[in-house]
Amino acid sequence: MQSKSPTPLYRQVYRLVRQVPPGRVVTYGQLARQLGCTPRTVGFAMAALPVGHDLPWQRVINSRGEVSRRTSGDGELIQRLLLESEGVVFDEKERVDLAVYGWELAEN
DNA sequence: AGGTTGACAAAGG
DNA sequence: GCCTTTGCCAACC
Repeated sequence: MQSKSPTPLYRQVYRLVRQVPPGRVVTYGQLARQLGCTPRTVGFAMAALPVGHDLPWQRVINSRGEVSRRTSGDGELIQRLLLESEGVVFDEKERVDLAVYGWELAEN
């Protein structure tokens, strides 16, 4: 039990993302709701991802079922390739069907 | 201690 | 169904 060192919020976000199996995706809103904070905070946690992480950040998308666009870099293109590599199919609008690939987070 | 930034979501037109 | 505006909270300087 973390006596007085509260686990940073983004640390909990990473744990939730790690529980997402390949071929499935989750939205920022879902993570935010599980963490009890706003989606903004979740997005911020992803933006603070350190280099050399083994976290499947590509499985985290927005509520529209589309990959988010970062302020810099071509990560959006890489993310789509990674998801397709896991079996996720994108439509002509570059969007994913959350009703099919949407993964439900565990309570814990 | 305060201000700025940031990978969003929901509602309205 | 698409586009625009508002609100949101936490980390970093």
